[in-house]
Amino acid sequence: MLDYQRLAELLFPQITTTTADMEARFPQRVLPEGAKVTRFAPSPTGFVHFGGLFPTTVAERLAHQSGGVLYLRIEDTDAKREVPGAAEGLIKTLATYGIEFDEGAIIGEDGKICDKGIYGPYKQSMRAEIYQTYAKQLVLEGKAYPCFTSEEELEELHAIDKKAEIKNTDWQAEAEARQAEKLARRAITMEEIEENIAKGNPFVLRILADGDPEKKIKFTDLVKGNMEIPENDEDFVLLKSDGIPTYHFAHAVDDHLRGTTHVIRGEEWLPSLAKHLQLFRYLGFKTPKYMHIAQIMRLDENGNKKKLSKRDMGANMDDYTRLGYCPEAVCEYVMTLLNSNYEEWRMQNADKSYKDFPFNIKKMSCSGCLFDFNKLGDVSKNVISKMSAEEVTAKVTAWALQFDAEFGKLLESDAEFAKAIFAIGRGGKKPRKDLTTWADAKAYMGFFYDELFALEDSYDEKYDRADIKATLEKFIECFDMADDSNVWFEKIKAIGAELGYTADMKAYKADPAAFKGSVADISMFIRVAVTGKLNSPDMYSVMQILGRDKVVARIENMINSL
RNA sequence: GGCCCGUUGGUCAAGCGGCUAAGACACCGCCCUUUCACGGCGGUAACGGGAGUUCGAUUCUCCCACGGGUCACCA
Repeated sequence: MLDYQRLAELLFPQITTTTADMEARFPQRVLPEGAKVTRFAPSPTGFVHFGGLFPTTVAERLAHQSGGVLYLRIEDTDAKREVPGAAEGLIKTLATYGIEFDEGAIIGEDGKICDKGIYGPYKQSMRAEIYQTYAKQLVLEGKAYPCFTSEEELEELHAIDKKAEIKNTDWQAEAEARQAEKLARRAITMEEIEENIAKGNPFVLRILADGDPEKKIKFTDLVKGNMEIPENDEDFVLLKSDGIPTYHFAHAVDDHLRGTTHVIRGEEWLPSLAKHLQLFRYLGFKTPKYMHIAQIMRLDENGNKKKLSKRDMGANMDDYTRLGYCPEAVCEYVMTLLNSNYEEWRMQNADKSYKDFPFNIKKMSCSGCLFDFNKLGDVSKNVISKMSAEEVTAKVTAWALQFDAEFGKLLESDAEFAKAIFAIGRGGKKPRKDLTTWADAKAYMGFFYDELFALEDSYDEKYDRADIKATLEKFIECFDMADDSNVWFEKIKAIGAELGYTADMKAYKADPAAFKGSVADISMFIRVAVTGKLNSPDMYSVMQILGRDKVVARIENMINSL
């Protein structure tokens, strides 16, 4: 039996604070009844990906919908993996997707990370003393002990357990080896510890696990429901040899000290839940509520579902920006996946913000869903169709300036012109839905600009060139910008009638052979000349915006080329 | 391999012991229409398998299969 008092002093001579000091330093929050405190706790090792935005949106909704607090803490406990600037990038990206933090690590005026709120520091690497205070307490209570086996030695012992070879592991042998190791570790004597400390050997602090895996803990997850998990008997690491905690320990201490009410995270954490529950119990903390959110999946080359991981298309939120998806659309899509009744609500509340939606934990799916670009596209089309021409113009321009400078400058050179174009068919009950992303704009309306105008489509060979030519010539003769759309179209019908192309679409459809063609063909002759394409938005509007000179010039060009 | 989670159409999903098993996306057809987009109408398409409980199982129980996750001084 070790002398815990002596051991604690030996291991943590520099720690003079007590857990009571910490409890006093981080007072309990005073919040309205039912207010939820949630957080996003990324490790600064890369960008935000879709799989991360997902639970974060839940955390944001739950906190803000309940009048609670959403905070951000940075889990930079693994110095080896930290990527400079990643934390800043994370925060900025989240902000564009409507995730604003009330508290935690934020970007200050100088562009650097700083703390907001009284529960800081919010970077875990700066809280060593806090964690060590609790660690010391655990040692004092005989619930944790040091282990001097170095990382290298451990790696050697578990050579078979390397990530890459994990599938080929002899699990039986591995389990026995682990058990033996655990017993050996626990048998360390005070003399050995003193000797190691005297030599200055580094150590990790391990929990003295009291669990029996044969016994189950009953547990209720807010989204997964009731489950039973085996107790933890693994003496996992609490503090690494650099004195910084592992995720497990930091999670318990931080979420307790900051009064987190709901821990929302991906379901990949479920297997370590027993460790966390054990730790909360050891530390005498009240356990928060847990919500383990199903992963977003993708299809691999064999048609199997796989967790959407960093390198996958659609993972990096910056991809969406580049592809021209607007954040509103992405949020909208996330909401449809998060709450099964969201779309129904949206149909009845077309003009409201998604933040007005009564988010409901019970409506969350507990199985992982496949990322669907099709659905995202549909949602996006609807979101954009509801925007004003001004808004679309501004957003397309901003996007183009960044990703398609040439196009961006054209749009920017005459915002009114661009706005008029985007106003075609916009507003009203049945708005046009041509744009899925900002990147679609160029193909949709680029022909308005002489710089981008090109004959993308041509006349089918079945049409008599003489008729085309005649149509175009006659049209120029009678074209008058002052005509309203009815008069304008009557003139086109008249041209067709003269050439033997009927304006009676019903009659034409009933018996196409009875006519040379229809006014649809006549319109097409003109459309191709003016837009360079077989398809375009309403041609009368197009001509009104383009102006007489351009319309005539383009038609004349076509006549000359026939 | 152990442990945990999951399994309704191609995708997202309603369903919570009795239904012709919703809806959305995608796909197909028709209508509207000068093209496209929109809109309207309709269509193809699903409860992984096997036991059991029950008068009756998509719904409850068990087993199996399959899929996923996880087994670090990473989070």
